[in-house]
Amino acid sequence: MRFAPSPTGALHLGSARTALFNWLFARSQGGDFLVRVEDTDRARSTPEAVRVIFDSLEWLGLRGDEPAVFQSERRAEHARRAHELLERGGAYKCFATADELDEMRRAAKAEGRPMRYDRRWRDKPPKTDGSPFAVRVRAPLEGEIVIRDHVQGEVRVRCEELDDMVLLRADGSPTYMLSVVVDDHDMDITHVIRGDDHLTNAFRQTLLYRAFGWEAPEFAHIPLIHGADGAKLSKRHGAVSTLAYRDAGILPEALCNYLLRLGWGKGDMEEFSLDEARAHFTLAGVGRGAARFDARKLSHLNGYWIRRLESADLLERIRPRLEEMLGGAVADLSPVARALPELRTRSEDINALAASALFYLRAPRNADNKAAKILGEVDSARWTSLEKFLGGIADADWHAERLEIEVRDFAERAAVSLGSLAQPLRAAMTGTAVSPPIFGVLEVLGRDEVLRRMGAAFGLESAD
RNA sequence: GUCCCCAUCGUCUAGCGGUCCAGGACAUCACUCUUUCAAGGUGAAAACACGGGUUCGAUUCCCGUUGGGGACGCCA
Repeated sequence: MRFAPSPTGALHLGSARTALFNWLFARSQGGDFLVRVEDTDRARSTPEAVRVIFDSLEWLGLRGDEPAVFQSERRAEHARRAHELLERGGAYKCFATADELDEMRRAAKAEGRPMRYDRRWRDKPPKTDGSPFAVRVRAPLEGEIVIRDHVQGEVRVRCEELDDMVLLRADGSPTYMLSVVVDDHDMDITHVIRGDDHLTNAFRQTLLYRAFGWEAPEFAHIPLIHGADGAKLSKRHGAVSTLAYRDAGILPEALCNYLLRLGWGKGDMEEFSLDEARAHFTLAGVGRGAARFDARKLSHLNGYWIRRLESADLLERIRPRLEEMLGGAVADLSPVARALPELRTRSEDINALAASALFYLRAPRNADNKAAKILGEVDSARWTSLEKFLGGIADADWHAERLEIEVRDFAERAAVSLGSLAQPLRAAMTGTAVSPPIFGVLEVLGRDEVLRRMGAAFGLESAD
């Protein structure tokens, strides 16, 4: 198996899914998962993009079994193979100029035909005056190419639909079509799983395999991911880069889970860890139609994984984000650790989770609109007596269960609702009107801190 | 335009001739739990694109229509 992205920008979600399927298939079959960077387009390929690909795969947990191959480093080999073919008559020199090709394109368009090279140099003796030439494959003129695709089934196309594609450009550089075939052959690739948009390339490539006298690999063309409007997923649908999801607080577990279930199904199962996916994955489960990307389901799955992760693991994942917000290393994360069970059911991404945990580590500096309003309606005499009351609670009784009993009791004696005490407390402790159950919050914060925040409550600036 | 692919609830899907007045999940709406917000639980609404065949019987097989998508580079 191989995953062969071209480093021309961010790693697209569709590519991430292709990588995932390749990885899963390799793992389920006991094969190797190789990464090959298709950087033959020196103009568009950048080192940063290569970095992004590796970072993305690393983050997703899809590591290659061998060091990545850079296609650009194999250019000489690709050219050698093309010249070999040229000598054997499987390819020929084409001296058509760019202008001539443009003319063909124009004519084709005018007649409503797809652009096909007219093979004008196929049977002509090559020029010997040193003019630049491209090398084209001598493709069969008739018959048909049949592909038994593991996802799409049997697909056939008549040879008339194909033309003599370029193997080596006029400057001697190998084209994608040549490089892919030579590399897949040399790397002993047995299965090619890639996006549906390559289906037509599969015909051209099998043709090339045939010209070389090699056996073509098995193909599986998986449907593309579409945006909500049904068109191929692109920037205008929102974030399309894998790392953008990482930065948005999505867990790799969730993204893999989502990408797997998008266009693939296994009975009624919805949640899959990478391990479970590996155990269940089959190409037969891959659907044939394109699937639309649904950010809300991703979000739901992310919440699911936030709830499922080991506490220690989850804590480490939000640590960097907490430190960023606090502007420095956090020595003691234990308040957050204690609150984690309550916290984790309330966020669908880990950025929000970290933000919601902040008040456990630092007193609120201001109150949002709702909290300010709640605080504004507090009877200060009662507030003071509640403060005194809480201050009198013994250390041994300072835990959520006991505090709830005590405060309920206090409310009853004062003949007020529990909410009229709980909400102001929440506002004072967190600066917001929404948080985990307040008595748990009080417990984790500790009496001293609670009293401190109660005292500072009316000094909080209103900010939203 | 040409070639190719696809077609089950709004979305992702299960279904591989009778088990389907079509199952699950997200989203939606109720109810429940509840000091807030979630999560959880219970329930509701929601689909086999259409037309022909084949068959005792089609969501499932075949053909056509319609609709959607992809590919048509000396890019990858």
